[in-house]
Amino acid sequence: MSSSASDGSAAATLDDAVDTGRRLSSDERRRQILQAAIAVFGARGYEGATTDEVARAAGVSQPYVVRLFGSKENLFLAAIEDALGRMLVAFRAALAAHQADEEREPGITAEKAAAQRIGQAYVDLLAVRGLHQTLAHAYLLGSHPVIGAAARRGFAEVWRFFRDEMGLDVDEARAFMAEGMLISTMIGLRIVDDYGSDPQITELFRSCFPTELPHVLDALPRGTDRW
Amino acid sequence: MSSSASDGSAAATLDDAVDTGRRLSSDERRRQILQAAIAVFGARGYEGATTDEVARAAGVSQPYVVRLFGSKENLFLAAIEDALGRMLVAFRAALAAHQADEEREPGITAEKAAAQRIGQAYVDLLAVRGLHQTLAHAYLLGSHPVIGAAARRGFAEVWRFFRDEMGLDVDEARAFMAEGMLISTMIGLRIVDDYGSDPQITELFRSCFPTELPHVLDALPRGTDRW
DNA sequence: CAATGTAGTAATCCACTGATTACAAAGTCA
DNA sequence: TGACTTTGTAATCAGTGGATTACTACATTG
Repeated sequence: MSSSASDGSAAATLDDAVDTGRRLSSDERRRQILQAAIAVFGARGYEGATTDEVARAAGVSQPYVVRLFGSKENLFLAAIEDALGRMLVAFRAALAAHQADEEREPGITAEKAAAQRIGQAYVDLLAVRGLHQTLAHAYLLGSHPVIGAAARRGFAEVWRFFRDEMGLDVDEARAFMAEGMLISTMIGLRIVDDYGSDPQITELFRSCFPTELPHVLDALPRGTDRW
Repeated sequence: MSSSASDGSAAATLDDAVDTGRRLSSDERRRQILQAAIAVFGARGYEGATTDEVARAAGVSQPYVVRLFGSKENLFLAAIEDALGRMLVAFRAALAAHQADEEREPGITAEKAAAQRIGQAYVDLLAVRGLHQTLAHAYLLGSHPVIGAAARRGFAEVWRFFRDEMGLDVDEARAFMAEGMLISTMIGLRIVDDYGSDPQITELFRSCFPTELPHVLDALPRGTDRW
């Protein structure tokens, strides 16, 4: 019933505030708008999205969105920063959980197990609607003087995580990111819409999400849903 | 010196016509506009690109672009159709060349050799400016009622090529497409701009283009170039 | 309670962009 | 050569969207 899905921490009070019509602090509002922005930018892209759509999704007026972030460009920069931050936090948590797990099988499989945990975390991020697509859009704006530079920095940061923190070698890291890009693409394509109807698509989809399939099908809105 | 790179066949006469100011048939003009559209859509995305930019890149007036394609949406659909068609043509040619090559090493390496040829063809397509990025943009528009459906069809067609025509099994095909998506992403990010300056980026870049590196660096415009 | 700061909106502006219309010039062919 | 077709443009329109301005209402603090 609530207008927006909570995501832990102080979100409950935030939702309360939204529901009761209480005014929020600008920081609370900013966070709320960022969540809406990630959903809208993810579905429509940077140029395709309008600040008015974001405002409506966040339940505020369009001028307020612009005032809180200065400009649409700044809003997008904040959105990709937020999305990337969430992703790295999730990755680091998955990695830490793996390392803390002592009863894991030793040796060769340890690396596989870590990879599986991170992969799971990546798929779990589908709960943040539009996150993967927003990042994918950002990655396509390399020609943009401001956004392009930010996107490159973010992408390099992910690479650094796999290489330095996770300890993958170059080929492993590349294969890992490649799988991630494919998954992002299939999310952006909304291939899930054709799941079950086209056998080829079904096969491709199953191949990408071997274990998480039910979870993915559940997390992704399907059918005529606008997003 | 010529305003546009020729791509075989009747392109020479096309360039002549453009240079001498001769009027073109509507079909010639359409092909020329499509090439410009792929470059512009690739750099700016569907919403970010304007029909006026496409027109200027093609050397015609904006209304004429709209008239020849009916609408911007139709132009984009034609552009991704064209891009995908070129890609599949290149892939089939590479596959045929591989199959015709009788003095290839038999057995296990045959499949690797085919994969390498197709990969090379994929990288060679960088010569068609904006092709990879235009397709990548299309793949992110899954929510769009018309473009989304077309993009899904195109994506499924590529999958079908790998599975049926090239004969890859599911895991191989997935890994292949994943690498392709990663390459597209790095092209769209213009990561090449940071090549050499950031060691992390250089490493990532080298990993993606192990053999074709000089070729790639040559094919991609760098620095402050608008595209 | 007065005063000041903060959250938030309505109205509006202006630049941009896709599309349309009306027209001109070049080519084609009987 | 003259009618007709096709290529192509200039001018302009109407809708849209980001930003600005001016304003209101709520909250906080001395």
